[in-house]
Amino acid sequence: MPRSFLVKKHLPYKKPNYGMLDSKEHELHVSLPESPCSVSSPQQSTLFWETEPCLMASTPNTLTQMDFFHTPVSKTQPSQTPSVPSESPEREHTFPVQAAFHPFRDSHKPLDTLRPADLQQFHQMQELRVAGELVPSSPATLLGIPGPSSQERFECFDCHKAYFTFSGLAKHRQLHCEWQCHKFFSCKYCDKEYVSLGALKMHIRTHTLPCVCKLCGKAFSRPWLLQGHIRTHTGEKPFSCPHCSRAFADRSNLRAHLQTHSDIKKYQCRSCSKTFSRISLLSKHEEAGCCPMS
DNA sequence: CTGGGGACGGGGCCC
DNA sequence: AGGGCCCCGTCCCCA
Repeated sequence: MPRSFLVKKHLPYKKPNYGMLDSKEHELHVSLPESPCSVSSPQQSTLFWETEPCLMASTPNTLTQMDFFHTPVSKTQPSQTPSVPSESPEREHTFPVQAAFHPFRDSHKPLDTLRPADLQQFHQMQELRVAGELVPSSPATLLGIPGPSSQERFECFDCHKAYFTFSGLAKHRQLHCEWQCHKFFSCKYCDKEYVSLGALKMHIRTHTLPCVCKLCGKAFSRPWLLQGHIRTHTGEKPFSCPHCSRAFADRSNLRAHLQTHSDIKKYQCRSCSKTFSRISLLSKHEEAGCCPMS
């Protein structure tokens, strides 16, 4: 399926894992100290309860959806087990994930020793940040530089709540704000949700299929899809290849065909460097086993 | 297994 | 707001 920009994605890293809230086992493996974190900014004096899930080297199998790649680190005692943040302004500073694109810097667990699932979550978090879901509130914070005061904070771009740590913000995004700050339009025929009514209406057409072919009765969601389908009956091929005499009924298919004339193939296997004209061919190639590590 | 064509889906953009 | 079109993409099939 094509990537849908307006569909609210139910990605695992954005989905609250409510079961974890009640899990005592989780508490055994993951440090979840709870302490009131006072945001000392003049503009933001709200008191937030903040939790800091930590990845513990001694519990390699405990990373869950609730755990972010974030480890409270004492700069003077980097090898020490992460400790409960104090309530004082001199509490341990933490390094946001994006600081050096190496979430386990200064932690006990080298990146290359991670399980694939853990590594995947790291990349997901990176994607989240690149997508603008997580917004550090200042350049200093972006660089991971602990500020001179506790005013350095991470701010939710939706509700502007500020958190002292990256993980605090990330949890806020996971558990609360995602569903409170947006109004989603839900499809009554399926469980898809859209960020705009127009997008939802467009999607509903894929259920109602109002455009019906008079020749074969096949139904389509939009008129131009029907037009393209009718060409399969008429044989009309309005899209011609400038390099050869071949013509196509569909512009996308012409575009794919043009790749066959290109000496440069866009998609390259990371393992064997073989190139492919389509990403689907590369995917097939990788799934066939050329890139066991990918 | 690979390469390519056919058919089609869905969001964005423009009018 | 809605239609038309574009772009990007997937799935299936076949040589």
